[in-house]
Amino acid sequence: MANWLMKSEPSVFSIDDLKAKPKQTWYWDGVRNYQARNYMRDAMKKGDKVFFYHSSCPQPGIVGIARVAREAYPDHTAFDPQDPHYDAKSDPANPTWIMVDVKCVRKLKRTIGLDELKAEPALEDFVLLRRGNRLSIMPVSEAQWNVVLGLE
DNA sequence: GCCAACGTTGGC
DNA sequence: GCCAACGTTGGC
Repeated sequence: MANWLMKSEPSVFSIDDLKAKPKQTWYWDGVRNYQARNYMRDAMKKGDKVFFYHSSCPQPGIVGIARVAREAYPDHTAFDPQDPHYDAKSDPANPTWIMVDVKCVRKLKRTIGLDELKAEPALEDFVLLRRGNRLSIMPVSEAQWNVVLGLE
């Protein structure tokens, strides 16, 4: 069983948006980066734990916990010319882009801010904090997972 | 709005 | 295959 962190801009899709969906479950669409896709396609398993991270907002940080509710399947938004993530090169018969479903487990009692994560020595090797990191989906070790929950 | 970092594109 | 130009991410 693996742990993950998934970034989302709350103005587009927030932890509260996820909670408001039926069964607090929704699909994670719009990933258009190969490394992030490969994590979803090759390594993410149903039941894996996920930190929900808010980016590009007043307080960037980890805001909640979710679980993978369905493993990788085609991202239909890639075939929709009206969708901001439309990709004309993705062939419906052999989709380039995939998504998973995530289910909200709970919101954290408070946002664990990026500044706080950076200040924690035990998170030195956290992929999120790596210089220049732009991945929207990344692995989190069990130790790192527990350190974050400890901060909460 | 700025800008560092990095991925992608496309000419050669 | 190289690499400059360009686009995107995301913190500040």
